[in-house]
Amino acid sequence: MPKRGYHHGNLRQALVEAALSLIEAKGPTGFTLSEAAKQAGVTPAAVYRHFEGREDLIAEAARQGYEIFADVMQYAYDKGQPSAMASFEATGRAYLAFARKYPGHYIAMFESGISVNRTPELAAVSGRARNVLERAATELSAHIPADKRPPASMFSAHVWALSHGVVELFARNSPGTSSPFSPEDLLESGIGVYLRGLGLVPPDE
Amino acid sequence: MPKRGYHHGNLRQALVEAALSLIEAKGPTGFTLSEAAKQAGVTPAAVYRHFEGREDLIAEAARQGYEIFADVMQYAYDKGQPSAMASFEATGRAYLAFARKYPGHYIAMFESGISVNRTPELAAVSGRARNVLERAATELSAHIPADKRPPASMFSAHVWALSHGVVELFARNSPGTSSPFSPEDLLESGIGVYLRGLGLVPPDE
DNA sequence: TGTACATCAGTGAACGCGCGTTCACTGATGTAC
DNA sequence: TGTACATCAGTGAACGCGCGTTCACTGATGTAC
Repeated sequence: MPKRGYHHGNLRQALVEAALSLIEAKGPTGFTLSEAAKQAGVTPAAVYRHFEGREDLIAEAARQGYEIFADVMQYAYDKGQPSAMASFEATGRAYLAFARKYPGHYIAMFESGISVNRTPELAAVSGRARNVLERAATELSAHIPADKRPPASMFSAHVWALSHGVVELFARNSPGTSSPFSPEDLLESGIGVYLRGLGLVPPDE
Repeated sequence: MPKRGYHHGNLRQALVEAALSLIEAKGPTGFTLSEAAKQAGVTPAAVYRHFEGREDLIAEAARQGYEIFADVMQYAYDKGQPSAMASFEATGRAYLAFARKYPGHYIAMFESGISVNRTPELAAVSGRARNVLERAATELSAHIPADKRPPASMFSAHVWALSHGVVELFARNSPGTSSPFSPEDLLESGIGVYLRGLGLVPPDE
């Protein structure tokens, strides 16, 4: 998409994409408004036609990330239905798949320091993503005898934490943290053991 | 400890501590050499008597963190002995306790972007910490029938990922990520379910 | 105990840099007639 | 189809700022005799 003439045509989105690739390459710290503008073939001042400033641009990148994230989670959930277990496992896998496929978005969402409560819109879409996982956990918890059932929000938190930890420690070219296992295997096996611990998978499968 | 006269007395360590408190307060991004110097009551230039530069100062903060971390993990491990299970659980708890007690160190170690391979010394001490967890996992794995035993390095990775995820998502004043459960409860219960899944805890305990 | 001197740990001024942001402007586009 | 004009999306120069880093310096400390 060559920039033609004075007007860019789709600068707003081009800036978001430049921001994403910079964030992916250099971390949220390394991202600068000026560089994003440059990468989009435009003067830094032009950014202010479309965003309030640096933070606002990052927030928009994060928002788009949450949007994709929620869709991906929802899709995984639907695909697993009507099995609660299949839906649950699929959403876990989807979490990692998202982090790997959209690293720039992931960083903007979880590591850039922008708050999800920055705008109502951002809060809404992040809530939508979280709800998918919680719904899957709730349905799954119905299969556990009520007396030994942990709250659904608790094991949704467990899976979320495990997924996030795997992403941060093993799916990023982390500082010296290598492992003989792929992040996918780690998460898959980790969730497997966990579900067995909940009594949802026969112990000798 | 009032600064007296021209000479500071213990500037090197004072700078490390200033760096830690700044990193804790503002994230690794927010940390600046100049501010650390100011907080230690000294000119920015004075820093260069003790460190090669900004990065070097952060690295030293991280190094001290790893040192404490390794000690804490080792202590927890020892306290759990001779029970492999007790040692394993204790190291998991120690991980979270460390993250909460030394947030500045934790951030310098895991979120500042400095590589553990920056210096041999840093690599060594981080390896020491990791080894404690792996040893605990290895011993524990001896209690699992060999045919259904996952590699020890795998479940040490699981616990590490879970711990890290809990810290990042729930133990920090994270962006909108609140939970009705304390990080301690989340980690404790998560590890509990996990160990049950490994067949190391009776299913109806 | 007193003096001379080397060493050390700080100062403070200066640097070049890239940043985010502002401003008055101008070139391109689209619409009315 | 052609012209006038409003609107819009960009430019480019400028700003103030704080940063990390360097340098020649100086005040304090410690040691030798």
